[in-house]
Amino acid sequence: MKQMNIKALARELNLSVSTISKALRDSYEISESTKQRVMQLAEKLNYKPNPYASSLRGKKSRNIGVVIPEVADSFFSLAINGIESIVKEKGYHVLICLTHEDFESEQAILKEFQSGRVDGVLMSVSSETDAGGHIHELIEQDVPIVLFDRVLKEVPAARVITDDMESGYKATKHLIDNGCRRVAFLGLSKKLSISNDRLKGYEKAMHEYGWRIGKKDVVTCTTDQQQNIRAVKKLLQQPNRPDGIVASVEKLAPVVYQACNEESLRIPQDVKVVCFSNLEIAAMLHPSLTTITQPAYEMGQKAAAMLMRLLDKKPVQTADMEVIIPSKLVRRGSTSI
Amino acid sequence: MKQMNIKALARELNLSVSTISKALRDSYEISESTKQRVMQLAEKLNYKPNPYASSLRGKKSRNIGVVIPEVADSFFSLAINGIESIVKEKGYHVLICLTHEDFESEQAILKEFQSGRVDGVLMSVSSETDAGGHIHELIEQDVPIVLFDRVLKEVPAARVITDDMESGYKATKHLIDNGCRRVAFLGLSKKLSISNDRLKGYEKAMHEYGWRIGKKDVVTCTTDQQQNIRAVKKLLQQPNRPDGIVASVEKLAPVVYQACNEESLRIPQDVKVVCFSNLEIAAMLHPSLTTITQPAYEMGQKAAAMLMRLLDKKPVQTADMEVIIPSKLVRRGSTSI
DNA sequence: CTGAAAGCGCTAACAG
DNA sequence: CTGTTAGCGCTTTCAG
Repeated sequence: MKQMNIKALARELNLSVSTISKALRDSYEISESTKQRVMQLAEKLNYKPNPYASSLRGKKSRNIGVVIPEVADSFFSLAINGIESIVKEKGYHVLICLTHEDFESEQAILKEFQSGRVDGVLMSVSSETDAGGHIHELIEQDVPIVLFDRVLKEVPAARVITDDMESGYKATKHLIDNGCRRVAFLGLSKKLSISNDRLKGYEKAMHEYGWRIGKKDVVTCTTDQQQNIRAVKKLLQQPNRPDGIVASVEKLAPVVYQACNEESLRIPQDVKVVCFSNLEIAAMLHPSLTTITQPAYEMGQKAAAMLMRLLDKKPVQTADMEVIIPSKLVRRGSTSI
Repeated sequence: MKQMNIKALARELNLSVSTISKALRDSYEISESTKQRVMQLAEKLNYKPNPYASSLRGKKSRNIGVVIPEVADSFFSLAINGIESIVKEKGYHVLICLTHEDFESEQAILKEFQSGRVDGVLMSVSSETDAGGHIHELIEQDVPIVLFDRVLKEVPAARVITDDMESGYKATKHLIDNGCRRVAFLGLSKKLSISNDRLKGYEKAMHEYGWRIGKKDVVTCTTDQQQNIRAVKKLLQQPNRPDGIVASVEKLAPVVYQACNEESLRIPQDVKVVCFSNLEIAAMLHPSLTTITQPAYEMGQKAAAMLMRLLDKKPVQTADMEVIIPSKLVRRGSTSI
């Protein structure tokens, strides 16, 4: 069955295509009676406007691109829900593109987006991203972009982040307050804003309390989970091993638990752990996991709302270019005996 | 900066638009030398073909729609990864649409997809879906669709599923083999294929071993987690309460743990638990959770591959219309003392 | 090997 | 209030 189109409707009703078009868009130029007739026939014949024709004509696609490293991660999946809740209202569709933490892929995706395929972009950069040329290029093509969570400091794009430094500080302080004296930090990449900021908070807390940070106590993890387990085990095999761990991304929770297990170290008796995570199930871990829980859904919503505003060409105050939504420390079993 | 287009390239090189078009698509009609010139200039001027113009002209969008109830669920997020790994190769984009387990939304989305916005659809139906009219309509508009995981039995569409009945049977048998005599089953909806099939397997195992199923031992859960916790608590408050639970979807894992906790019942001593889940972190639960783990990634891949074949108009054998990939029982602490 | 021209379905200026 | 017409950017005959 062929797609019904405006021309066919016009023929059927002995009207011109423009009349149909206007009637469908509820234009004031068209009489109520014809609007009725048109709407009814459209309904009856199951007419669906071709979005590509509209896009071509109107230079807007009603698609927004969401570029993230990964979906199988509770932060990102919750953020997607937040994004979707906002853009759906405005009649936009969500095109999800995964970088798998690969900078080349990220560049390729943004390049593709220069084609006009999307009207705007929401992005959380990959752990390999340390330059913003591709973002600049996109902006130059007048495709608005809002970064969220993982941002690039030097790119002057709108952004929604959480208080990463403060959270790293809170996590570390919480461990120290609970008796830890040698706390280790697990980051994801030296290039990553969130990793670095959380690290800064960690360093601040350690210094503030006068604890020194061992050379090997800041571990940079990779995307290879087995390798990460080995790295954490090695960390814990040191003669004067850490008695506290701040894991800066969700992926590392199983890694730390596994490593402690294999090293026969008990959580929290031997090692206390705080992990950045949004997993609902963190409370049911063995032991339950103390987390820094990010406002994932809200961040997605806020970022999407900012993008919608940009798309409406409403002037956005410079002051509104950066939004910070705080994370929460949720105390659980992994940090208290 | 304005979008570069074919016309501009043509003007620049003193060629016609059709020559440019052909050169860009590497047509045999064009000389090597002009191809070179065209390619080079296109590269230099950062030319990106407008996908909507191509779509309008060629009647294909290179988008595929993925319709699922939820992203914040490890099964679906892994399936998305699988889907993406396949369609990306073929130059397709993934448009993700969330139904939030709502049938009306699902219908609206498929309706929208009749517009030609996508070339094909991959879908896992909502828990409220019990009729396939919307799917039929889509097929009638020549939009191929492949269902995965949650399918509708009576719809004659291609499908990729796991061995749900067998898995329900395995899970239940495992509990019985570990000493349970009164096993309860938590389903998600009476309308849902996977829930029903898993339930059938459960019933089969119970009957096979001669255990009767109490009236209240099959619980239908909802999307409201608090309500689910209350329901499970009620289940466990019965005088002759179940000593085993099969939870048929991942969402229910925290519910069961929470309910047992609030009822002061120990897992696995008082109640043994098997849950359908793909969470990596299941192994670190307290206690570690025995799961039926579905081949989520593979199912996504297979479903996408089937859709690609449908889009290529390659004849698909009726025998290939249904693919079943088995799930695995992973024994852990929640079912053994 | 290259070009002219038609048209995909829709919108919007302009005319009546 | 309704119709005519000219594109949006691209592909594809069909002619040279």
